[in-house]
Amino acid sequence: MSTTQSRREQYSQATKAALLDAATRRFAAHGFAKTSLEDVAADIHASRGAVYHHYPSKAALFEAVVERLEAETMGRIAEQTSPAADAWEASMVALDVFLDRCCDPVYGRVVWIEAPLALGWRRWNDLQVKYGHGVVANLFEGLIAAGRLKPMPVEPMANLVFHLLCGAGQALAESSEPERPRVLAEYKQAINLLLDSLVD
Amino acid sequence: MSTTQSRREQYSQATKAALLDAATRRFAAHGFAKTSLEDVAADIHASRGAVYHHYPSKAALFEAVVERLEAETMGRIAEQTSPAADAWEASMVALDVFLDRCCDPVYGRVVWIEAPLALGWRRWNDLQVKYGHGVVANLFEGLIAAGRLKPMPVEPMANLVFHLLCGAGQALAESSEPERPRVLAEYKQAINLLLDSLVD
DNA sequence: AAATTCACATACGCTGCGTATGTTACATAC
DNA sequence: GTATGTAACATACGCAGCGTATGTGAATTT
Repeated sequence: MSTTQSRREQYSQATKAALLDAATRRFAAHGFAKTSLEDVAADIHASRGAVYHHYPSKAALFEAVVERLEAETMGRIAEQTSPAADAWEASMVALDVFLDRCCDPVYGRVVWIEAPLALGWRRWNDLQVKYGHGVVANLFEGLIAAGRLKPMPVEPMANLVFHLLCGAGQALAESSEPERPRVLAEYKQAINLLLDSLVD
Repeated sequence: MSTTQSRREQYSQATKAALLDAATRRFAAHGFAKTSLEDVAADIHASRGAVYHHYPSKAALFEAVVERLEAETMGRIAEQTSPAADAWEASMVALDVFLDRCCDPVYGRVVWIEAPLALGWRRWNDLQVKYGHGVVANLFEGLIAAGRLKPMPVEPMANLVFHLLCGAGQALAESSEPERPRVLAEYKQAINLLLDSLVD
């Protein structure tokens, strides 16, 4: 580590980071299609050439944005669930963190609405397997191993629950501020009702 | 009805229909983004001008394609469920028809993969409320009224189940041809497991 | 201090959408 | 049956935006 960075390297990394920030804001605010690299570059007082120097394509830049957002979500889940050793507790905490995160307009818009368009379904699915879907599947396997859930085919069930959570997250994000607590309570009740049948 | 059509009107409608067919094939085969109106027009031995005469935009043409596919799905559900008067039976049949329909590569690809991307989330959601989500909510209300389900907040539950079905639909649409029957079976099992907890 | 590298900027070509403007077959009016 | 209108297209154009090819000057190396 600490490879003494030359002045140029520092500048380069700074503009790359600024580029990522600007792209995140643009993509979240206007979506992938209606965001031009020209505008992103302009936000940084740079040119499109700078963008293409750091990222091979518009899609690649977008993917970098998604990866960072997902990584932060994973981080939050990790730091919140580490104290709770119990598998069921951890799952519930992870659920809460996830729903909370989906309420963030940047994360919700970029990852759940724009990402499939920008990356194509295949690539998007790969990312979801890596992050969201993968987490759900792991939790399920943990719960089954701990004997808390009935044995079941994990793959499709995790996918179903995953999409179910997406629906809840979207509904939360779209609900108005004052009634959000009520909506959250309703959805938690509904989710618990649905998941009840899985408990052994 | 039977407003005697002039020769010109017949031709016009014929080309419009042909346009819709060609667009359906192209969108299903190559997706929205990678389908150019030039190609669609060429399939019909017409020009892009013809497309823009009948449809105001590429998105509008795509939406027409989606509407027709959705309408056919609704029709199939309607004709299959009419004999079965029982609410629960009807719901199960509707579920089967829906999942089966999602296995159709054209319907699956266009409606569940391309539509959200092409139309944007807002417009796509409107369509789903009109077709998918609305149907689910109606079925739920019928089931609760018939005393087959526990009382529950219909709105969030219907939304969750709808998204759950979206997940199944996407998974089916994306699965490879040979393994599709297995995937279908797995998802049916998983869905039944999840819905079990709702039965009174 | 000469050479080289690298982080960008500039310039260009291309695709593809939307629009503006013909053009021709057909319908209607007289 | 001829003139006039109109609807269904075709043709031509402008323009945005991506990707690429080619500078350019400052930082680093030799």
